[in-house]
Amino acid sequence: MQRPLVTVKASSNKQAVTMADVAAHVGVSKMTVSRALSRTSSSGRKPAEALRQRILRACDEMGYVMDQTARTFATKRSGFVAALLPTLNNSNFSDTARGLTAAVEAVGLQLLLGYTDYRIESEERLLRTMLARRPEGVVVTGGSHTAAARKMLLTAGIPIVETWDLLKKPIQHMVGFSNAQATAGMVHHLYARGYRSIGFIGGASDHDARGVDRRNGYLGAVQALGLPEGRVVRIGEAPIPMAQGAQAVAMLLAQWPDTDAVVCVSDYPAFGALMECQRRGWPVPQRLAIAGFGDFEVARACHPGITSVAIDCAAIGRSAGELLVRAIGAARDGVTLPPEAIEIAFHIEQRGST
Amino acid sequence: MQRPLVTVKASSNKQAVTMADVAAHVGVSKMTVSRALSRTSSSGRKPAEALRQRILRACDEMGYVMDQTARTFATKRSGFVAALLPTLNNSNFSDTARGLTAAVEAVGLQLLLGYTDYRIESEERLLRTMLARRPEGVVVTGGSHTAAARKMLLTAGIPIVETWDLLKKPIQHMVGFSNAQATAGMVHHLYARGYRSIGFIGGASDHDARGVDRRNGYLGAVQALGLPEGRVVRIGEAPIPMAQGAQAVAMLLAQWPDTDAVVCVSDYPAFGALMECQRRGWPVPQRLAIAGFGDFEVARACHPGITSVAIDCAAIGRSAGELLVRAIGAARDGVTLPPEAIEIAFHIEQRGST
DNA sequence: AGACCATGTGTTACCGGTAACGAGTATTTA
DNA sequence: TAAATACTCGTTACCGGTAACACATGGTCT
Repeated sequence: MQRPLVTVKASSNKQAVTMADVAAHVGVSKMTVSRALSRTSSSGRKPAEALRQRILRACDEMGYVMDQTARTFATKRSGFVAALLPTLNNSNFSDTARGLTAAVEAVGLQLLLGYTDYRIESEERLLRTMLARRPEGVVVTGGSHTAAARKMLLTAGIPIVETWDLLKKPIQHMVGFSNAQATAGMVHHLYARGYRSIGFIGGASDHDARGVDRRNGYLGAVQALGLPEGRVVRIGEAPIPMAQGAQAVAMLLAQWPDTDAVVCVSDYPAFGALMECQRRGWPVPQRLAIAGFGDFEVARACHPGITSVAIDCAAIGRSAGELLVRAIGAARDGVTLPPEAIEIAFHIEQRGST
Repeated sequence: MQRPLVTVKASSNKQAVTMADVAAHVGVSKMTVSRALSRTSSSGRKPAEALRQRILRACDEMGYVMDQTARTFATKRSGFVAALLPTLNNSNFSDTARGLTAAVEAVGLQLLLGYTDYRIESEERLLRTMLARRPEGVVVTGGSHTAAARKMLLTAGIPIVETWDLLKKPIQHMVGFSNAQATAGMVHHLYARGYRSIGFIGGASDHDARGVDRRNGYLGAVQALGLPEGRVVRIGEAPIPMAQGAQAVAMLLAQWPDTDAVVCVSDYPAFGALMECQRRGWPVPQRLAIAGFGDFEVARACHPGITSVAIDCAAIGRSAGELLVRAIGAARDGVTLPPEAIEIAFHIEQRGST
């Protein structure tokens, strides 16, 4: 028998095996199969253990996987939460995603990840498509949203958590830390170690709200300490690549040659700056001290290590996830939890670069 | 009237306004509203323009938003594809994700991302939950799956693309390159530059199939060239951290002091090795040449730069996405496309470390 | 012993859309 | 002029699960 290369399936969209098939195979009703599979059967008890095992075995044999779509439709519970992060390629945010995943999977929820590329317009677009799928909760990064996005979040009628920041006017819940305060802390740390002419390397645009907060934290601390002001190099777009950190440090020292330390908006440009110093034969930290933000792997691994602000990113995810889970659980019981604000600790990891 | 802080909503799960409500309000049938709203109504034409405008206006006035869940359920089209990657925190895979996103969003599909932590058991678990939501296509990384996962993929009845590898027996479609061949190419490159005692640093376990392929590529090339064999350091689990690259290079040179070059399974341990050499005062590449894999940002930015295998990861995502889109389009017409295999180019990026 | 309860299972009626078919007009064709 | 065609719109029957209730046991309490 010859097989055509391109097969036309007459009845293509027919699902292989459905719950009714399993029920018929075992000799029980659909409802019993449903109860055997659902973790919290609100209508009736679970089937007897022996029968339940038979049903589970049959599902396995027949390769049955429940149609989540139908379940969602019937229960009005999608069983997933949406999480919007600026980027995936960043250990900080991926650690947060990891923490989130762990927290929500513990109660059988699924995480739907999206990345915004640090753009609130992308966030709005993503949010719209996500909300159409009726998530039971949403985690967003930061408190900077478009007007439309803010309205969607406010009227979605589901729990919302804003992360990676502490906001004056959060939409609902909030889990994070003050980027400004953390960066100011780094400036004070450098001051305590004797540095007196401290520059800053950050992004050229203001799309990255956290980057802006960090710059403001730097500016405030420099002013408060009475140090020379204005030593800010603005270059590139978030996420600022290592190579631009190298460029920036050259620009910084060309314009203000007496600068003795620099705070970078993240460890990536800090690493680029460190490498540039090595290429030019400037000893770090003797000629220039370099500090970063985020405590990325490269900051630990490089030589000398880069002093950095270390955040418990997984804890942000975990706390946000657990908070969301509580709120969703309450919502299922028809209760709305009062807004909560959780502060996540950070510390300065002192290394050879300062 | 006083509002309690914790509100109990009596009838919480009642959707505000449904399509039937809109239909009744306008004085037409549900079907007419459905047709007025659907882009491509396959059953019947669109309503007359005047009526259509009335319906759209009514939707707007009544604040109606269509329940995507119900639509998915009725049409058997979820409108999304699932992509399973080993990890998110890796610019290679996130570039692939980016390419995938671009390709599928171009036709209105959404990407559902999941990460397996390099474990096929996690892949199976993820696949199960993903398939339950009835994606219209699946992209997985590599061809190494559990038996159960393979069965699910084979019987899912939707287009499947395996990426990041070229397999002898793909499940369906395939977009990638030969990790073994690429690594062998690196060994030959080092040989051409005069290195004769070449070691390899890779993972201790065999969970990471691509890592194993790369090691095999190294072994084959060393044997083919008649170079000293057995110089393999196996350490850590994928993704192998930078710090373990540092440990590994020390072990390598302790055991085989005459080693003049090392190929690393990825740029991360390669960078760790480079830093360790700098700490110990071993000049690179004079004392030891170091080669990596993946052409990560750090390999470009560090000093000296690390010679690496550069892959067009975004092209993998883009090609896989476009292939999937074609296959999904065909599937909607009841046609199954014949399996396709797309090879993605790679090249060796020569830098100062070799 | 009869009432009462806890437990295990079946029955029915949906959830909110869409596919398929059909019926009623207006317009074109032979 | 009658028939064929195009265009609109309505009717019916689901999609695959679950909630709510009904029913059938067996055991416990008064």
